[in-house]
Amino acid sequence: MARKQSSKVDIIAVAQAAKVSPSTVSRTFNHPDLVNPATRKKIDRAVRRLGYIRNRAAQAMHGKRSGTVGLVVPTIDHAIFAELVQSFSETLEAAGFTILMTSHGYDLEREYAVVRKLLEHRVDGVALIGLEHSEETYRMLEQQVLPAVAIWNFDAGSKISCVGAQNYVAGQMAAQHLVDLGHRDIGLVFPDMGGNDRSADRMRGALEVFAAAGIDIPEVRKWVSPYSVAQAKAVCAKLLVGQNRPTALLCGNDVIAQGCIYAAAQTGVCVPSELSVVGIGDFKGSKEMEPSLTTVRIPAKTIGEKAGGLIVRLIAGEETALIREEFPTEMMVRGSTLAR
Amino acid sequence: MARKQSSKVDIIAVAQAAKVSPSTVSRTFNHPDLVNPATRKKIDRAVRRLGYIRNRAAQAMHGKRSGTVGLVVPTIDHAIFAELVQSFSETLEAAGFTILMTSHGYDLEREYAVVRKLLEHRVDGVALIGLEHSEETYRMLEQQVLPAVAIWNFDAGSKISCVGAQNYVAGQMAAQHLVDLGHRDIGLVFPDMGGNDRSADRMRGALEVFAAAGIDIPEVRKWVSPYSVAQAKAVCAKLLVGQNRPTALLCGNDVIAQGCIYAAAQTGVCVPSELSVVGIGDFKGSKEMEPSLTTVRIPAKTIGEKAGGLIVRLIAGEETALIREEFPTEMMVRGSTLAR
DNA sequence: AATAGTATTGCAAATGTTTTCATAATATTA
DNA sequence: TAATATTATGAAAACATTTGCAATACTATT
Repeated sequence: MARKQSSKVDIIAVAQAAKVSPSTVSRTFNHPDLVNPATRKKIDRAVRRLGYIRNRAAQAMHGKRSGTVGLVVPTIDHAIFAELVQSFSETLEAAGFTILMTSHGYDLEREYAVVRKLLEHRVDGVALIGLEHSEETYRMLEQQVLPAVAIWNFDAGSKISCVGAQNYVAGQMAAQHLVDLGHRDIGLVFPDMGGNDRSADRMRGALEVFAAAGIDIPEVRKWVSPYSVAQAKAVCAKLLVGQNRPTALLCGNDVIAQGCIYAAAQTGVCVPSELSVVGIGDFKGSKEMEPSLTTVRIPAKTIGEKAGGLIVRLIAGEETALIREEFPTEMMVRGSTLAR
Repeated sequence: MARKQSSKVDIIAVAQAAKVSPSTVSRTFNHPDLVNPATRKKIDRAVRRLGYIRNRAAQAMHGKRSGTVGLVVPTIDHAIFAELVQSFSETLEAAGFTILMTSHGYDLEREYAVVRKLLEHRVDGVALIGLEHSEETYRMLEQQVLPAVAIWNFDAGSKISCVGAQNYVAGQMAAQHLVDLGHRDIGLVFPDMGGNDRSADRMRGALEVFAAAGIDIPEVRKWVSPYSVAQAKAVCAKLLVGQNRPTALLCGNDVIAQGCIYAAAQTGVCVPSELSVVGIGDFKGSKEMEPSLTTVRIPAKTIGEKAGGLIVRLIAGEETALIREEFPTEMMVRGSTLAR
């Protein structure tokens, strides 16, 4: 049994082997209650014997769902989206979907191309990170009337459904925390903003709070670092040498904050007594590091789950309007910050 | 232009709009050189005006490639496979493929189910992590004569193509390093081995080296920790209290090692002077932490790239035999270990 | 100007499945 | 026991494409 049978094990072969019509075989898969248990058993045996595997491509041609959901992320590389992606895909897999995942490396042109490719594959829905996408991408999504949800950011004026947190508020919280602790000479270490509305929003929130508190952040206190512990550490190491250094650092995300803390350790600057560091994100491991990282929690796991649930409902047609779900951020005060 | 046109923008609609036959439209996409440039332009315009997007599902029915490659990972959650997955998918996306990604949470039963689902989607090839898979999974792959490659592990006797490193050797290297430094009282912190041949191989390699050096690792020195900084830290914190603690820790991977180092910092045990810690993997950030982590490098990025390249060649039929590519591991001696 | 060759295009069959409708077989009811 | 309802099955059309073949139009050659 189960001989190597590369070619031509289609529904017709199964039908012949079981001595029934292809229709009946199809029904056994899609509406088992409509077929006689005895027949079903015959068919099951044939399926097993021939090693038949249904062809979703052919099914998808009948207006049936393809059973796939597209997920577009900037990068898979680092911790930032790992938790989110994991819980999102778990939710969808539990609902019987498979994920078509693509990345675009923060390039909105490439994003358009990959979304287009997902549509070619007739995904039943698509999830994107963030709300900053090209006009073309939005237009295409709208034109195809495809369930689409933006994950990670919440924006009351979003063009498509979104589930996430307000990065703007996260930025405010982090800044407020530092202000409350009495810091006035503060350095900012953020990733490049191109194609990345999350960072831009965070920075904006932070700057507003500082301005309101009468704190000016001069350009020399603004540093750019990629999403990488290594590079953040290198950038920050430069920033810390010499006498003229800030008393606190507000980092665009936890990865950068981690890099900064390591840079401080390397330079011999003590966190938090000599330098406070606050991150944004509350990634896995941020709590465990030494000193543990003070950061603004963005509930990635919850967001992933809820986004998964929403897209399932959208695909099922249970939800039809534009839905926006907000999840609050939370200040996690831990060991890396101290009153000055 | 580009009005909302949810239904029925198929190749026929385009053909009508461009006043040609569907065949010609199809050819414009698949064999552009066979159609008159003028006609092609007409068709292009129609495609753009209607917002037509090709249906890969329908293409796939004609024995054409589906343009997707399945990737099966135990989990997306943590750093372990992030780098690998990233470079693998970049390579494949560059070759025009889209990745269908699924995870199974180290459950080989679920792995069978997800691989089956990938086959239903008629992926052109499939990549799995590691070489430990159920008989059923192997049988199904063989039966469908589908290009398949196992990533991460190298094994000269593998049933399917593989590209990776020898985890066994990695375990040996880490152990040998500790032996060379003069450690004899060594603790092991490894993840659970179920469905995880990587860890099992590493542990085996390590134990052999210790045995050869006449070092016995009693059961009380063997600890199990999940793949998580938080849990590793908790486990290790218990291990470190009291007088009777080992002089060195060999960890099953860098995430666990990181947890252990944090646990030591928390407990006030100084790494490396009081406790040496060695990891396996050399994940992103391992080098940057303080103290920087001594570990065995497994070249994830290279492995991902090469695996991607191999599967492309396999799909193209350029490669037909079973291919095995080995990438050597390398001992990265850094700050977390010291001679005793 | 006639012929052969080549470049374009359309027709129709094929791909693997689902689904509607019709039919046959069986069970239920009066 | 006949009439009706129910259950189980098959035939054929439909889905959105691709492609082999044939037909047509154009170009180059003599």
